[in-house]
Amino acid sequence: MSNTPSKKNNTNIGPLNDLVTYHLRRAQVTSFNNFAQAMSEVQITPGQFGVLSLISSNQGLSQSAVARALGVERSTMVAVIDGLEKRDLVIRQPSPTDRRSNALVLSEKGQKLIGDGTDMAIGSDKKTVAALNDEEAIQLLTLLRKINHHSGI
Amino acid sequence: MSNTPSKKNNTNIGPLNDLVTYHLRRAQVTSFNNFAQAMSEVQITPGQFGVLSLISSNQGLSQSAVARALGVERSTMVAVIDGLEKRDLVIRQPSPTDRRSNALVLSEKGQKLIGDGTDMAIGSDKKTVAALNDEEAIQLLTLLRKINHHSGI
DNA sequence: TATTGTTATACTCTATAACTATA
DNA sequence: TATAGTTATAGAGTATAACAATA
Repeated sequence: MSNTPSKKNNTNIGPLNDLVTYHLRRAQVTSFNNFAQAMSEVQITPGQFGVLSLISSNQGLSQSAVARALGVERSTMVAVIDGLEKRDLVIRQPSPTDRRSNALVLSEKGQKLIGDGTDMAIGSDKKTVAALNDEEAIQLLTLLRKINHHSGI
Repeated sequence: MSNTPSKKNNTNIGPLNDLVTYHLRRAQVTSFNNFAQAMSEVQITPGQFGVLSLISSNQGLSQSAVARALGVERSTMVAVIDGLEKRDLVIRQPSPTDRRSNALVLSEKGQKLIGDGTDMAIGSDKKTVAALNDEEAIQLLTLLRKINHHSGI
């Protein structure tokens, strides 16, 4: 489940070093690995965590609404919810208002997991930004939020 | 090749909004899409661009060295270099010092592409950080560099 | 007509493990 | 023994296109 190839490198990376895209991708891989490690007990990926967290904050949400909020296709959500339902973390309830749609809720197990999991995620975040002081970490979050908000997120 | 599912969303994302991991991932997807769009003429992915750029700055680099510098497995590099070689962007030359190893160099076509491509990449970067002013964009880059440097990058 | 959930399918990126030829 | 390149294989994660049921 871990993910970081070995060995140091001392190669001159040239213009890459000035690209946000490049550093964003590297940092994201790091944060993903930290997350996977922090969640190794509960075996939850960042994507699954996002879904659980979202449902937790919005009980009864539809699959399509989750997909839209996370920026993925609704077809993609099917397998994700399947997996979470199979592990008894999420329940597909019939929507009371729309017979096409599922109202997603967390099971008790799901609620417990997201309770503990949120702390683990915060811990993993701290590890990711370990090179930054508190002010810088907040700055980073603020800047990323601006970028994301600007692109409709 | 584009990648962003449709529709606005106005769902409360709860604790996710305080996670660097979450915003890092979303921002990275945005930057990836901007990159793909900027490079649509030349059909170069961020990963391929990284390889070309790295070879450009370090002519004669081995595949393993590129893999290490970019944080991927050397087995992963094989197909990437295959693709770039098939498009006549990169040439595998026999290393003069180590008969196991390939010395990677850019073809003329590859040099031309990375010349233009670097500007396109910078343009795509500008789009990614369009929500930030110049000072903030530099801050972001600095913070991301700190994170990456801390994890050995 | 448009939307929800679903299935089938495919593509990209990446890893692990084992092999060979060197070093 | 260790490293470079390679192959085979597999697993995430995600997209597109089409379909039935419902709005």
